[in-house]
Amino acid sequence: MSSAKKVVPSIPDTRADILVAALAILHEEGHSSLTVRRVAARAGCSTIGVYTWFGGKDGLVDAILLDGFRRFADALARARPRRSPLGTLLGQAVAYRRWALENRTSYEVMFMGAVPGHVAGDEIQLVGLLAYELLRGEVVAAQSRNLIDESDADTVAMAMWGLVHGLVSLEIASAEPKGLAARKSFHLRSFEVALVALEQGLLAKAPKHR
Amino acid sequence: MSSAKKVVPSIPDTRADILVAALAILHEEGHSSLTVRRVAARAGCSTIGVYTWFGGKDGLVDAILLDGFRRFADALARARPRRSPLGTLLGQAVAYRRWALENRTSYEVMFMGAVPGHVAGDEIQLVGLLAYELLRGEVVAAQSRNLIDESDADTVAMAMWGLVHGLVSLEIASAEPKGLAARKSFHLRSFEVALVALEQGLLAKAPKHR
DNA sequence: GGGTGGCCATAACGGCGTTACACCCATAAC
DNA sequence: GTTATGGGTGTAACGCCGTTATGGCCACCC
Repeated sequence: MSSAKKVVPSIPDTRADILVAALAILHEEGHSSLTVRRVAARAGCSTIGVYTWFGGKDGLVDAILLDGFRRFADALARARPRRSPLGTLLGQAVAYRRWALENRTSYEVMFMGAVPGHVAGDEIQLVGLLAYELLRGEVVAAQSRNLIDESDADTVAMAMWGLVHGLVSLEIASAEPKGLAARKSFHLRSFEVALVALEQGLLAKAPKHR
Repeated sequence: MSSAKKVVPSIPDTRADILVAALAILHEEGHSSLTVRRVAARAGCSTIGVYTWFGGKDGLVDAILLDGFRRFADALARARPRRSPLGTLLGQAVAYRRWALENRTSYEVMFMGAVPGHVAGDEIQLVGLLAYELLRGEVVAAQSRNLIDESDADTVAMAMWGLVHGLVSLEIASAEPKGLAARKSFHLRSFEVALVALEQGLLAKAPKHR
């Protein structure tokens, strides 16, 4: 702070400082340490800064969520397409799990209600829908090739989303008590078996050309 | 207090009063209102009573969880057996969803981390395992009749548990903003489609006698 | 020079979980 | 009957939390 010359004043952007501090605290110390006072102290300002730039803790968490959903959607989008939409769907599911395990704190805040009383704003829900649309798009593609009997894309997408979300949530929730590596391979195998089984069960009974 | 005659003193059981008050507050006002002060006020004692009888808020929440898991396991156990283990598994899944929707606040506390910093004690996790064992038992029964290829019961059980938990969690989480009846039937249909598909996909490829 | 308004630190308010302290009072011991 | 003991409890406080009223600083513009 003291030695900040005028060479690229780097704009003492309080807003950015606060956001960076919040993400660091969340990542290093977990959700229970994410308090306005601690964030402000780490950002080098008073608590009032959080209110000036984010309107309060809710706004700050919204900003964190926005960041999380964007990175999450990016990770899903990077799951490169396979030959069949069904293969792509599997790839998306694997990418989903990998991102969740590598960004556990973010995932807990985004999908497991880790920040107590928070309800996400409308903008957040829109960005969250982006990831769902990626999934839904592949489902529609599979349907248009007559790979799936069920005609409602949302029903199929919800089935897959629910399975992936449920398994990942259980894995993250149960990982805390005992971080055994044995559990990890068990969860990975369950994940794969369940996904393949669900896709098998959704397959068209009379495939046109398989 | 003043007019309490000696006719059935009804044992001014502070512990029971507190537990009843906590369950009532949780049910009527939600998790955010579950504070030691409010519970104590409703129970007609001071905050110290919660510490005398439950050791603190964590102990109180543990007692609430114990009650919830017992009722939950009862509900699953009452899903009467069908002819096939696969049918019983479907019945259990439906019972799971029904109980979760009818006991939303309890479910959120038990499986969705609705009470902020709480980590359940060992006893609680044991009771929670009861419900899992009911599911696992039917999976083993299905395996012993060669209805399922996968040989690891826990893998299959985890797949089904994850699917049910994930879909129910999404349904409960998304029910708050818009309580449309249309959403309800959509979630019910997704639930059924997904479960049947998963079971189909798990079915033995070469059934001995089906 | 005299507004004007954005940004911020201080200090406070009410509420939270928790606890030190003192008190009541039923029982036990003599 | 007197005294000691100890469990249950009310009061008031501590240190957190999110939030905000107050007022000062300072760059800008007339």
